[in-house]
Amino acid sequence: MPKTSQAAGLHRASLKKLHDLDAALELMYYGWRGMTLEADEYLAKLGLSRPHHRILYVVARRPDIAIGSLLEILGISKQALNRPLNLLLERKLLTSKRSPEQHRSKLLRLTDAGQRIEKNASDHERKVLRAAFDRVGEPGAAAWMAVMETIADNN
Amino acid sequence: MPKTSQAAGLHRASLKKLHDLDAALELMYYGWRGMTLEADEYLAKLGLSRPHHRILYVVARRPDIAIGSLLEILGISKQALNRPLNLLLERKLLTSKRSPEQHRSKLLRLTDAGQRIEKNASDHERKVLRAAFDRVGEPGAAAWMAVMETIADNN
DNA sequence: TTTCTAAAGTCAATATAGTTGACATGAGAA
DNA sequence: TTCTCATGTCAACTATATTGACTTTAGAAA
Repeated sequence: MPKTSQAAGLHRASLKKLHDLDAALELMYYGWRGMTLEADEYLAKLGLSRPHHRILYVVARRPDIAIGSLLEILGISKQALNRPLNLLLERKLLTSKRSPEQHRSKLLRLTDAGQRIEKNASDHERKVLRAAFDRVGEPGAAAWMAVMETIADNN
Repeated sequence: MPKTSQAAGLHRASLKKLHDLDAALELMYYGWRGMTLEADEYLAKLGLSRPHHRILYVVARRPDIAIGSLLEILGISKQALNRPLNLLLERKLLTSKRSPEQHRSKLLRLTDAGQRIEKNASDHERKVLRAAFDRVGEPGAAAWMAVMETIADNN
């Protein structure tokens, strides 16, 4: 667990701006950290981290997802998925069972405990977003979304 | 170098939204990737990566910075800084010399080649931001900044 | 001159999050 | 029975970080 978040945060405005968009560029970096900071601390207390949260997040929104589809969505190799996924199964935050008709695939679901943890972690992140959106009102929030969509689709 | 960026990008909208702010939450994730994708590809061609870029970015905006201050701003340990910093010195993208009066510290500066690479990499990121801001106009851009500042300062 | 201290550098061990390649297993389909 | 798909696992590797324990460099103080 890096201790960098706080130290780095202290220096958010300490660099000379060489270009027009340098401030925006830095905000993208510190924005990600700001949004995930509390969620990561919460997860760390449970012995979990970002990869576990990503798995829980996706499975929460795609109950009965097969492992292959999960891999596609996460964009990682099955070997990389292996450890965090098995931890979640061992801890009974996820269940896996063969599909009734498609016996080849295994379907993943959150247990109640898994749902609770997914919600708590995501709530930390949504809380930060909520506070920021409230400060700029509905039109500002819509503008933020529009900007982020354009940026996100750059690939 | 992970191959995940493209695959993950394809699935940006594929999850059911359980909460109001889920879309925003996902946009933060994919926004970071969208902004850094081309810059990372450019850096990879040169055998460099994000840590190198961060060093170049900071030194460009703080010429004659001491190594200790650089560590503080980056928020990493000196052992973690060691490898990428030495690579940049070996490649002559950075110079390091003892300060005239403060002989204890070493002052870092970009060479012309270092400046060029820093600018190219950051230009890729700024280009993505520019395009997105242009689509929403000045007020939208200001709203985006306001939202990100609130989020970034959450620590 | 010796000693103290600050800044930087280095060595080793460890963690985390990923990669590729090769191979094994489980279970339906031909 | 064999083929194939989905999954699981083993091993080796890479990149980016950590902590701890030193050493080196060079000015400051005794």
